[in-house]
Amino acid sequence: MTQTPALTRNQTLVLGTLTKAGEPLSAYAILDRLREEGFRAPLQVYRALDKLLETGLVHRLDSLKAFVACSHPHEHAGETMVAFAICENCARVWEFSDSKIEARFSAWAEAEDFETRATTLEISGLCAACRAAAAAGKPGKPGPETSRR
Amino acid sequence: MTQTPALTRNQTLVLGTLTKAGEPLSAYAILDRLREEGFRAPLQVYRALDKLLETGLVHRLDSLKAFVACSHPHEHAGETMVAFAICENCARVWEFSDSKIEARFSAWAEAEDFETRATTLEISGLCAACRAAAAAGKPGKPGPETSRR
DNA sequence: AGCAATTGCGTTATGCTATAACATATGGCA
DNA sequence: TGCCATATGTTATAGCATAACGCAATTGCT
Repeated sequence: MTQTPALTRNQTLVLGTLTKAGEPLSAYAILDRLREEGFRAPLQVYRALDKLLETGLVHRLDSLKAFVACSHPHEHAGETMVAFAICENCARVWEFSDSKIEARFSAWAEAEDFETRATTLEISGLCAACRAAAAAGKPGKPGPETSRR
Repeated sequence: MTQTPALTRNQTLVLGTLTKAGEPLSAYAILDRLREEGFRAPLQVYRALDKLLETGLVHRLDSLKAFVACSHPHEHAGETMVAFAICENCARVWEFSDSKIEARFSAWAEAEDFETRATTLEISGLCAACRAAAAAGKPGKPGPETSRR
């Protein structure tokens, strides 16, 4: 088990922000939340994120262009293929892995002699709570704090 | 079978550019290739892409921030979950679907009462040809025409 | 044909996402 | 101490995507 190096101040702040948020944040949203801590430039965020992504403490959601704290960093193996489900309404993220899914991708890769280095597995839609709320005629929550497009 | 409306001039040009390229192109790369046809602004590309994405003739690869012509538009159903493998070296894209993968994602969604609306399934790595070339000590091709990061 | 509604188009401006490049600081260690 | 790695701060810039306006073309309907 390789020991992950202690986090630096900036890395700690960025990870803390993501953890506290409990939902995906864009790099610039993180920056805004850390201005009081002295952050001035995007690079401070991106550099911290780079390290956190390397160590698996944070994931990037390509479909949202946003970052989220890992739900189970203890299994920081990085070897297992991880998938995400993202609620378009409340922005909550479910992180899961499925050995069968992994096996099928591996089978495809082996058949094609393709060496997999990274995976992006994301499904977006509506979570149970938001579907229930919508059925009851509730308006709906704002959505993830990424760009509002 | 719903009939897809005929493509407009701009849509035809954008789709043709992607088809001819045979690899993913960023919106701005497409724009550059269509300047001679009179394209001046990114919106002309994005608007055409929007329609092409809707009809399933083009896919967006989130992990590359790039667009690629669909490999089998005849099965334009849009109902089937489609996955992509992207070679980091030669930029070629393999488009495939696997009912078992789809079934596992559906099972997860059903268990969680999650309504899936869109999926992003991408694996990147090295294709067989590029692995062979690398093993033989060849330098390697440039990579996809997206941003060179 | 006449008219409205929709869709597409062209243009300018702007916003969000991410990195390049350079200077400075900091910590471990021979 | 002196060296090297890594982290940091700062400015500038590159790359990706959309907002908002006005106009033109097309479609559908009476």
